[in-house]
Amino acid sequence: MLQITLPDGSKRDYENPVSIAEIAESIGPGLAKAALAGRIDGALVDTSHVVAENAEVAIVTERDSDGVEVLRHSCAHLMAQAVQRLFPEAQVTIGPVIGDGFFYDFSYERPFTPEDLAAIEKTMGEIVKENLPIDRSVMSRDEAIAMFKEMGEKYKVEIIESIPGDEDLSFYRQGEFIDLCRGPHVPSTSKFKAFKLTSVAGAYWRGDAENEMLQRVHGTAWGSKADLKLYLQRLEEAEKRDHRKLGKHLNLFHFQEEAPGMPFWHPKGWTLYQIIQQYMKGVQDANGYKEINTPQLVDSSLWKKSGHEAKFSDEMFTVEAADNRIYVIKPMNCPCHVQVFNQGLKSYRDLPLRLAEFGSCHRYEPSGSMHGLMRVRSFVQDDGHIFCAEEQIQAEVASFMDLLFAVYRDFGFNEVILRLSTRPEKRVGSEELWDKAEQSLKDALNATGLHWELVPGEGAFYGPKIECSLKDCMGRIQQCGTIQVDFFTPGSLGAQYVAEDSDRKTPVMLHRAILGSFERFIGVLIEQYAGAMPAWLSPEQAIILNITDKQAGYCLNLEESLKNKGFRVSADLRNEKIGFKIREHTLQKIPYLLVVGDKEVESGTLAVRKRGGEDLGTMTIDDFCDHLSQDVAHLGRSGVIKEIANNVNGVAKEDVAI
RNA sequence: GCUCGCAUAGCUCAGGCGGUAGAGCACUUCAUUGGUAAUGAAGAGGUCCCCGGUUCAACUCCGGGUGUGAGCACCA
Repeated sequence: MLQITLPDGSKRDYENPVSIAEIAESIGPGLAKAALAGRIDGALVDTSHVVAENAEVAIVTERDSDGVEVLRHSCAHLMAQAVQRLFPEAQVTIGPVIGDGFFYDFSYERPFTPEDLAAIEKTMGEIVKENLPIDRSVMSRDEAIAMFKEMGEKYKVEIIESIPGDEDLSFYRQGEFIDLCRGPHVPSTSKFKAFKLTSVAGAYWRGDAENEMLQRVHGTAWGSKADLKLYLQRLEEAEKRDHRKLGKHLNLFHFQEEAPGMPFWHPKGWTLYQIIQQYMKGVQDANGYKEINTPQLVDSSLWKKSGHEAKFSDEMFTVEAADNRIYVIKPMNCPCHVQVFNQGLKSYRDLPLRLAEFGSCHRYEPSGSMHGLMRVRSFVQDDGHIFCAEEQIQAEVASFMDLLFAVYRDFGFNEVILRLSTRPEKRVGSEELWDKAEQSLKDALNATGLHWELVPGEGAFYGPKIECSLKDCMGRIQQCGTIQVDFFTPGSLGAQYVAEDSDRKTPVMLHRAILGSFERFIGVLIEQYAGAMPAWLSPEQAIILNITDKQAGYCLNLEESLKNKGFRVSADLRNEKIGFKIREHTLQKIPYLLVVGDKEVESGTLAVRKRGGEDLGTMTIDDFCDHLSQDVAHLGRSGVIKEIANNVNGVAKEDVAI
């Protein structure tokens, strides 16, 4: 006799041990059919799993996010089976669930083509129709290795050999296909209702560029066709936010072949850039930073000393001048900041010394890594270096984190991904220093009270770092802010200060940036707002539209007085219908459209329409200035001003709160 | 850097078993002076990414490059 407690609290008694599938059947045939997996006391299991003791049991279906995840994992197996039917020589490797889908990496004599993808998808459909049961079994390591060796699956053999311990391994078989897997999996291949293979790309075996390149096939799977359709629509919507598209459409910047990875900023884009830079200047001034500026070209000897040349010579641009010296176009500002620190004898009383620079840097990034504004070869960071004593690290890192969150909130980012990257294989400095540095960053992260993730081995060669990342429109993680502890560079470049006991000591340097590169940050910002910048950032805050030529003079006066108040305003006096102008400037995502006809001229007012379509009615110039000033003053802090999400003819629906 | 895909008008994209090309929008001109998401008409606009090869003939086929997209690797 055992008692099963269901999620609704109801209890059911069974005479003998029962499987999840049997429990589902006993509840109802519909549920039995829908069952993809089960959950026993929180742990996911197959529907074939037998419950022998009293437990809390849930039947997992496609309506459950865990159910969809199981479905995706099983769909990866389904795809692998189809691949091996079509290409018996193909070897299987790994096939995990990711985000909204899954992938599977195959080794094959040639890359898969888009036509292959279609064929694989078709074969998957056939296997679904075959309704093959998916059965779990257990094998010892040795048995498993022998089996995969016989099958010629050398990657699977390698995977099993790298699993520590000698416990038994679980396997899942469906028809002729068997795969090593922890599971759980859906009970049969008939369970797949909506899947689609999305792309094929190369991926290195075990993520190492020294290894063979495998064929990675990406796919997505959903509980229903409707969900799949919604997902594909969501993808399309996300693509509309792509900063590369919007950058072109809103005339913010462009790239061209002659300068790969180096943006050409247009007037509107540069206005946005400058607003952000001026904002950061203010933030830094108010927080104890001294702004400096250092040379673009510095003799390669400095980069040798700093250790950068040894590691990054392939990624540095250089210039050979008429004096036969090799100058490096600076890839970063830190060695130059140490030079500024080194001028004049520093005392412990000078610490912490916070130097900041909007320094233009160039790096020869690998061609395949470039991505719009997110990864460029020329960029400017809101870069800063804090020279401090060891005992000041903790406080400096903590106040930096506070500052960073305040800035992100101003830009409307309420979700930040925090990661701590610790010592990499190739590194400088003693273990003791690394211990200390990593601990101080951990302490600072814990002090934020927020969730953070440890990324072992991903630190810089000179020290560990905290990375603060945001997501782009496709959900890719973009690293923006960072703070890095560096016990090495100051010493290697001869930085010293006089301590209280009049001994010479080497300061610690904290590399830090809040936005990171302006380029990347603006890229993320554009995607965050889908191009509809809040008023404080919008390159054009308002545009004045006349109904007919008669109001032209009034409009020009209006434009001048708004400009005199510091607003970014222009007038569109073209001989076009008002509807045409409204449409055009709405598509350009200008926050306020100011319409002037005879009525407004007569009463000395203007009619205000917001970008989302909301009509604020007629108001005086002063009232409008007050309104716009208030809007600007709120920056991008969300929840302060809410724009009514009017959806006029379906065009402006991507507008977000301003 | 690696794998695969893509490159046609300012933009978004069609197109052709190899015979030098089209649409919509934008642009120019003319008419129109209209109250909240496209007024009408006419016109102009292309080395079909670059360099080679095959061919009577290449934008199209082949090779190499460059740029770009997805993914991998890298990211001071």
